[in-house]
Amino acid sequence: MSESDPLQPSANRRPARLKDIAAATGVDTSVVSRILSGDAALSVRPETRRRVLDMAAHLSYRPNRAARALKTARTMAIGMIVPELDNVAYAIIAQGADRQASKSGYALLVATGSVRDRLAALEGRIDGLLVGVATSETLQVGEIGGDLPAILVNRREALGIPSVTVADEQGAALATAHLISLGHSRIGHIAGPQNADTGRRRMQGYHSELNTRGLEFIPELTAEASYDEAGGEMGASRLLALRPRPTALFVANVRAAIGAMAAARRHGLSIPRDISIVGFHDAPVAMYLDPPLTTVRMPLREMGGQAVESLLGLLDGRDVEDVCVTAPPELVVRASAAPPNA
Amino acid sequence: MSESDPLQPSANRRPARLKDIAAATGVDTSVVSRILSGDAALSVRPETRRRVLDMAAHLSYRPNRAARALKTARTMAIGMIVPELDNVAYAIIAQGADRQASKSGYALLVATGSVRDRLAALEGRIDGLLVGVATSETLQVGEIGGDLPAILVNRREALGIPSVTVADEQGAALATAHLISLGHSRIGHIAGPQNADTGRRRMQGYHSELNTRGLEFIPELTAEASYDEAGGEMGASRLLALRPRPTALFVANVRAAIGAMAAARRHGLSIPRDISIVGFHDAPVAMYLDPPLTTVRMPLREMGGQAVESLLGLLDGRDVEDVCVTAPPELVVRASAAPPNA
DNA sequence: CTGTTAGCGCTTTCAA
DNA sequence: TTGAAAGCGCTAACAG
Repeated sequence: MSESDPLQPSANRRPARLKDIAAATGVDTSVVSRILSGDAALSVRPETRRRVLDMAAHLSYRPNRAARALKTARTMAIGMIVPELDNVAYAIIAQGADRQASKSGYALLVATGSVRDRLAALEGRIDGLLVGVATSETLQVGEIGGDLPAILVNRREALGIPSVTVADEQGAALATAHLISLGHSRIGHIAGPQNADTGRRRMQGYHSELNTRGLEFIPELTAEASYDEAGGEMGASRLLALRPRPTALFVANVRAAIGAMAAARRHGLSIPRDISIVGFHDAPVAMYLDPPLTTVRMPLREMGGQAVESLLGLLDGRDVEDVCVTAPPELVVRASAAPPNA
Repeated sequence: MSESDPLQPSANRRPARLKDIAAATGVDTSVVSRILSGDAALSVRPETRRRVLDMAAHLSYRPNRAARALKTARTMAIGMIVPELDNVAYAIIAQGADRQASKSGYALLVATGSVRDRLAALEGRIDGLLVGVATSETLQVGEIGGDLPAILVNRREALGIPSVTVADEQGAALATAHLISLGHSRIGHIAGPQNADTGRRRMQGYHSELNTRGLEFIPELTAEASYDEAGGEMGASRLLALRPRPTALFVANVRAAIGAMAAARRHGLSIPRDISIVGFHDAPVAMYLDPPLTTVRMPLREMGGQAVESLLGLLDGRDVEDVCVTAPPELVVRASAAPPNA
């Protein structure tokens, strides 16, 4: 009477262990283990294998993750730290990462906040880390993850940590080129934080495209801003107060672009008649703005997938290089940019 | 020469174990364990404690989570499944949950997607689950988490799983009352999916406020829509085609409200002159829309915190009731709602 | 005040 | 083709 029938699975009994399957089938736990984990090098009578498999299913056996992790020193999970949850860009990156991780049998655990804070919570639960914070708290190599293998996502820093990025310069150049083709020559740039790699690279792309097309880069036409509506609003307010006023604005982020549009309205400017605006990254909301926002779409999902691949490389002890996802940025033309009115 | 000095911590050596501290201090592992985990019932010479603590710090000891989890059968982590990452509401709920979890020494692990999919990844890594999917795939009690204690967040279902919600009816009533006070009597409602608890409860609040104020509930003035821009756009298009046209719209979600605003514009209607719009939930973007969107702010952070509290109650074996967070909804008046023009 | 001991559930070498 | 045995790092009951 000490135990109820161990062959009957039941909602509220302790989960089945390897040992239970062994007992129920008369096969040793070590063999059961090898059968269930699909050990190819194992030769076992087909009938034995069947019996074990059936019993495992019948008892709805789930391997105990803690025990396995203790034994193998692997958690089969990877962590990802992003600055904020409600950000389309990171949501898409995470999607790509998640899919790639699943493919390799890894779980992706997402956490928000600063690396320093979140690391404590994640430590010991993951085998490696994707660091997706774009604006840099200054990160020291050691500080980043103890000895946790890590990949920088969407940013590059001289930390000895491999990075995976997209072609921000190229994307920014594309946006700028669009504006130039439309006939604009006085084009402002609401840049992202310049302590962030992404902010710098987008600025760079803007700058070099201007030069390529024979236009002068004018620092005054440039405003550094945070990647949110408030930042875009402030940045645009400054640039729109300039005389002569820029006829177009390339904004380094969708949220900031929304802020910039608000600023334009407050200045009594009509978009795109008086001022053209192009955003960076695409988001569903862009299509529903007034006017719908022209943006450039970056291969973010691919970046997430590549980041996981790089990390798994690191875990396998391979050397991993910085990689820049090659899928080309794509201009999504909507209605917020038009030729300047002469 | 088999090992380098175990007293020197070094970047790339295997992490220190309890055993190492024991060896280095001449104190038994069991005592070290009790000292480091702050066992109150332990009496130990202050000097011994110091020595152990110092050595632990010196070797930068981090307890092995897998071993601890195996031993204690506790992971000290809780999971949260949300339908999508880029959603302010869930971002805020998660923030509240995270904070409360940390307070109790738990880590919060966030995953996106369907419960069924994500559960496999989370299983064995968490002690309990916060289920924050608002639109219901039909969920069976057993299906939800094996025997994992779970709390439903932001939705109520007859599943035998305790829920934590906010006063959606009250919030919806507040929005509706605002419109009525402004003088509107023909008020449409773009509702959320009616297979989702939140959608139903907001509809309910709209309905009953209408009745309370002596206004008739007219089903035709109601459109069911998904919680995104496209849904809001379509719902609003339908309602705005009605004759006589509603003079105001209460939209069950910010994203849908943005879509509704776009629809109004496409119909050549000016907001709020021709049509007033009130959204549900607040988001930074609301302030930067044209016109800035009036919304009702719900106590989402509190809901997240309460959800964790309820879950921890479950983990402690306590009985847990459904709870509705009492902090009152708050009307955030901006410019998208005004008196109807007679 | 401190140490001994057993064992959590699993994987893996080695032997039969 | 299968089994025995050891041990991952930790905690907790019990003994001294």
